[in-house]
Amino acid sequence: MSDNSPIVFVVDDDPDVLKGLARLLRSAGLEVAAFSSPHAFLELHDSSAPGCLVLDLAMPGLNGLELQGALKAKGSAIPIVFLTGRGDIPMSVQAMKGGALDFLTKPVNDEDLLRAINAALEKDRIGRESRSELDEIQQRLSALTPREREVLTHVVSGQLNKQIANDLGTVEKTIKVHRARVMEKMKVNSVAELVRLTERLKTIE
Amino acid sequence: MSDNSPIVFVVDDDPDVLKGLARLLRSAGLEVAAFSSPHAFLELHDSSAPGCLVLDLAMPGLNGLELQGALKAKGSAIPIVFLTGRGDIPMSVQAMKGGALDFLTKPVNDEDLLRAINAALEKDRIGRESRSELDEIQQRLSALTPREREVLTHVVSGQLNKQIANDLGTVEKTIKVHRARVMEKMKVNSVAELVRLTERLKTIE
DNA sequence: CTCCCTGTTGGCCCAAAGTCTAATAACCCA
DNA sequence: TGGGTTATTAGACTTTGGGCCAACAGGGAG
Repeated sequence: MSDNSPIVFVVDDDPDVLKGLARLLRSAGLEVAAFSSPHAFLELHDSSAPGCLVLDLAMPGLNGLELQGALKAKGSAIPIVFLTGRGDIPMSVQAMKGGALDFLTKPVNDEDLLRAINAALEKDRIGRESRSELDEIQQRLSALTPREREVLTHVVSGQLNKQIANDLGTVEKTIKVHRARVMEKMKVNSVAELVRLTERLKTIE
Repeated sequence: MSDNSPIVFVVDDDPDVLKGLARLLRSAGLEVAAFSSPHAFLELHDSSAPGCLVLDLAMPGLNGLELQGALKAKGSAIPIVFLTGRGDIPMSVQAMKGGALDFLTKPVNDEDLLRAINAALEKDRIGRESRSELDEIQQRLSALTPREREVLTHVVSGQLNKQIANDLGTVEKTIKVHRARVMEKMKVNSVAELVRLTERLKTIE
């Protein structure tokens, strides 16, 4: 699929700043994609590609905070490092509340920026791993029939086959069959593992 | 024990500001405890009391960020709303990274402040509930003997009594006894519930 | 109309887990 | 030294869960 080396996306409307940032990051061994317009980035960005975003706050058309909101609305979880010269405290607070990883002010110390970017890339990697595990679980879950899903919820709540049968208006034998299919489709060998999978899904909702 | 109405702790070295804030919050129906020195608050603060903290940033002796750090080191999870007239962006970012709920600038809009405080109190309530549940689980866990704890970990990993016995160098019958005691002491009726409890503990570590 | 999926049920057998009573041994504390 | 905790094991019995084979009914797709 996509190559797995992360890309640092840089969005800044000042071409000189953009060029300077790109040079700095490339010299630090990072792969960089530079955008001079937030719209250009927003449209081209593939949220499945690993990386992070270095974002100027004040830009024409769509400012940094709006882009942050647009990305979130789009379902992208890319970690954002803000980098700005003209921000104020309320903006920085809004950005951080919105999940930004850091909020740096220009002129920025090179080491601070690189440290923030590396932290963002690490966060992206972790989040990506976690999401792919959750996707895998979701996929297994979607292979269940409606009845099997019902049985699943009763099983992970700790009920006996007998009780489940009673609740669902059927007999124990039937529940056993559904239950076996659930275990098979979810690829687990024990109720313990099954509960762990379902608990994993709850942590994000 | 402690009465359960939350208290808004206000710390500001300016007596006039302190008085004004206290009046505002009291008129909004909140219980207020005012401190003119961060040290005074730090020493008197009981982290088991429900409430939140409204904190000035610039104070002599111990500034807001340092107090935030000291509270965290002390194990207090009280939500903090910063309120300051002389802060800068790096400070606000540090505060937010440190877990502050909000970071407001003076002069502050009364409604903004009250909204932030109410959010902080709500967060405190939620966190308090969650922590007391975790404490309860920890307490049950501490009632287990070392051997029972060993058996517990094997059980929640989905192993059979037979396998556990083999791992621990004993026989299935012994495991059954330990297992029954674990279920009793943890106050659960099924492996599913047991797994849920142990997973709950992992989410915070 | 036939095939596949879904949901259902039965019988048979075995494995695993839970219950109850009872006993033994090591250990620490008073 | 006597008592409590912990860890161990035994026997006997019941309940629950899982595996295998087989069967039937309803509904949707080709």
